[in-house]
Amino acid sequence: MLVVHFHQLAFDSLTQMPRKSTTPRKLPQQDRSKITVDAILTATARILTQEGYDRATTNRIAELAGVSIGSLYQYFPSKEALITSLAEHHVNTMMAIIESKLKDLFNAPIEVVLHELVEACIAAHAVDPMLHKVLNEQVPRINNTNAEAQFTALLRAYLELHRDQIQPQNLDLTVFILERAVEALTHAAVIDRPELLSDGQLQQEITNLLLSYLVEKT
Amino acid sequence: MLVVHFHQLAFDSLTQMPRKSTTPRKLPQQDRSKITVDAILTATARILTQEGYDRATTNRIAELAGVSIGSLYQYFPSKEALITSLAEHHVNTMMAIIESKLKDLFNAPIEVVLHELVEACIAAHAVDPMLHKVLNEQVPRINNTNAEAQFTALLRAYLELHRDQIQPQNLDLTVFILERAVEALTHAAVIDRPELLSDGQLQQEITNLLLSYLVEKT
Amino acid sequence: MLVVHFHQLAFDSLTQMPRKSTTPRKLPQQDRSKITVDAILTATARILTQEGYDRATTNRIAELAGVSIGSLYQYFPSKEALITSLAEHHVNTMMAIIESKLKDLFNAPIEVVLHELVEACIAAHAVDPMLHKVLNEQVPRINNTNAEAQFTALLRAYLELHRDQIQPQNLDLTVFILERAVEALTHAAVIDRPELLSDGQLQQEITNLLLSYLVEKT
Amino acid sequence: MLVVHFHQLAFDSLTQMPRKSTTPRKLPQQDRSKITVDAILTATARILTQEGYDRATTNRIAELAGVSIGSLYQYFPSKEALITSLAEHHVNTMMAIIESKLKDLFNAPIEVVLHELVEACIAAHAVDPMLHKVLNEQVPRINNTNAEAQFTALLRAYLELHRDQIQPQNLDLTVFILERAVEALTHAAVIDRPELLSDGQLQQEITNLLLSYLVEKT
DNA sequence: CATGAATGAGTCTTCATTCAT
DNA sequence: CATGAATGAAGACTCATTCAT
Repeated sequence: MLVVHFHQLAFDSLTQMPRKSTTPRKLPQQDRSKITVDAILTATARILTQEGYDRATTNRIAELAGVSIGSLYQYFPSKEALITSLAEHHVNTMMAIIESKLKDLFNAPIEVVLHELVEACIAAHAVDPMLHKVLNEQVPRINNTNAEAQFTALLRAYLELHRDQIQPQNLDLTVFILERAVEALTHAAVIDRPELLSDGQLQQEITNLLLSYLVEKT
Repeated sequence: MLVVHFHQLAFDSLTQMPRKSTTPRKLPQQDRSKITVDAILTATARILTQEGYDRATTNRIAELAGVSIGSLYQYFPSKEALITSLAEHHVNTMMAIIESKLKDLFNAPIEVVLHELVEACIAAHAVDPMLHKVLNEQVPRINNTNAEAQFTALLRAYLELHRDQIQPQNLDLTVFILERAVEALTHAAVIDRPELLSDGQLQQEITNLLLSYLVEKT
Repeated sequence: MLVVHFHQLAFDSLTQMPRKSTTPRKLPQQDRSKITVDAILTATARILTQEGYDRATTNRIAELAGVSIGSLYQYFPSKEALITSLAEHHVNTMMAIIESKLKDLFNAPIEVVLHELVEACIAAHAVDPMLHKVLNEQVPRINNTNAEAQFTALLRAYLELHRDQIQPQNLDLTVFILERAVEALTHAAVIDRPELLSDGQLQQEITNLLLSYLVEKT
Repeated sequence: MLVVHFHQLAFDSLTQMPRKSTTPRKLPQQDRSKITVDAILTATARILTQEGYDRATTNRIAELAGVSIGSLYQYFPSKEALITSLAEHHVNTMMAIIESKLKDLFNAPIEVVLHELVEACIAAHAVDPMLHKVLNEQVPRINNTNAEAQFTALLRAYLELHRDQIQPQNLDLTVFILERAVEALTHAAVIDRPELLSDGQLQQEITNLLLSYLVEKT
């Protein structure tokens, strides 16, 4: 009960805008503001993915957003804050997908959970692979920490619950390996080998990798 | 015989990076030149790892190298060429380590090879983790391709030779998964959790991951 | 009628320089912008004439214009564009002078036309002799072409109309000689021997040169 | 007598290296030195004409000359001195041609002299038109003065001798006009309209221009 | 608040020239 | 003397950010 409760709370809170230091100067309370902010974020994402990080100057972003450079700085105190905001938004989107897929699986068997996990990760990475890549590379590690930490906690909780069914004993290591492996393989697949994802083969293979590691019968 | 021979030839050639595109402007012929080039590369690595990509301006690099900016451009036609050169140098160093550890293991059993592979990867990443991270993130994908491709070919050849002892049937997928998983986990460990590497636990765990995937007895 | 019409149209259009290639980056829309652009062009001309081409660095120009270097590049995409723009402006000014003096002379007798032509050229060169010299020497031939071509066409049309009154038969050669001679002599006079222009002597002499060539009675 | 004597002396001295401020650091007394100096001058001319003034860096010149940059500075104290030296050399060459053609024409009739003068000028410009153009544009007016002044003096002397056969009375103006007109027309022809020179038409026309001016019978 | 003109520190890069070997 | 490595002032240009309108 408790655990489940904790779980649901946690998952639900994944999408909450975490209170970060580089807060947008102004909460978009009015519609106009919200539209402007969205336009800016959308333009940023577009330039980042289609033209690369170097071309993503604030002036160009403002231009593509159909907004004056002054307005951009009205809503984002600095370029860093803008990028960070976009990154958080993107992470939240991805996490929301993963969350929705993993909801109610806390008591499901390992095979099912892993299968869904891999599927969810692939789906999340499919949202905007290039954006994810660029953000991953250029953003100096501020964000995801929060959302990721919650995810890590959940995964750990799940593994503890099913401890007797898995081989590895050091859960810290196990969580580390699971998380990183799914992320890396999913990301690599989406970016470098999208063709491998068309049929479910690679997905299955990744699932096998994790599954055999967790439940291998040596 | 032939296979082994091929193997050795291949591995030995991993470090021969044919410098084509971004060739250093002038091959250092005198001792003084060599010292200068080394100083520049060393300074570049130092700034990259300790101060970040943004601080790595050519003037600052020259300054830290104790060399005039003119000298820097005497040996590297552009900043990109300099970074590329450093990247190649670093990849070569890492590959040399991996090569030396995997030499003569072409006919060794899977457990041994995987064990050595993981160990070699960790060792390679330990050379200069931050540099590897920065280069991985910022350098627009020119390098490693070559050396990596050879490594991929070798791995594939090994798997083909031992095909009857492994579970996965689609070797393309398998190679993809093995490579990416080791790289990602090793990299992540060295960067984010170096403490996990002190005792051999994580290394063993990664080995287990790969091993159980390859030879699992479901 | 028609000819005269053509003539007037043509002359009127001499000053319309279609700015194509090296277009100013941003057309000044506000008053402030116009002032800035003017200041930059003025400063450029001043430095070019008073300090020479080598001293005409973009930073120095901006400084003398009392404008930041950023503003300079806001309106001119490159140094070349700036110089070109100034050159066009100057050629237009000179051509406007020549045009206004030669207007309505299409049917005038040769003596009058030549007299006015020389006078007009001298007047045009007197606008800013040093600037004309520097631009003539350093600017890689982009400009005048257009305006000059029209002038050439006009001159040729005039000569054709009066063909029976002139000695030379090959109009191509004649036009070439007339144009180059007036330009060269006028330019040389203004630059190297301004004192020769004070009284009308040299002007008269140049006129004689051209006149005797065109209508000589050998 | 006296006049003729003066004339010959003058013409003969046209080719003398005038004692200028920017003297080559070292007079090429030994063969080695002379060869080196020649190689440098030749390379300079080649780069200037074939690649343009911007590409003519001292290092590049030294390289093409097959000489070290240090050696270049052994013989020429500065880039300016090098260019100046080349310019003088070129002017001397051109003047030598003109001189040899005009030799012994001091008492010849005007028609002959003008004809030969134009021919000589065209021949002189044909030596290396591009070099002449580039030097004319870029070199800050140091040189020719000397040689040109002598030529001017000669021309003036000739006109004085034949004063009663020419129309213009102000010899200063006349000399100015003759010199500039031939130079400008010849130069323009060689550079912009070389095709006009193939048959003798343009040459004849230029001669006519000058002739009709000098001897016109209005 | 929106606008966009203006700012200027800071980047990469060149090239004439010097000087140790 | 020749060599060529080294120098560093200086130039063209960018871009995050500010502020007058």
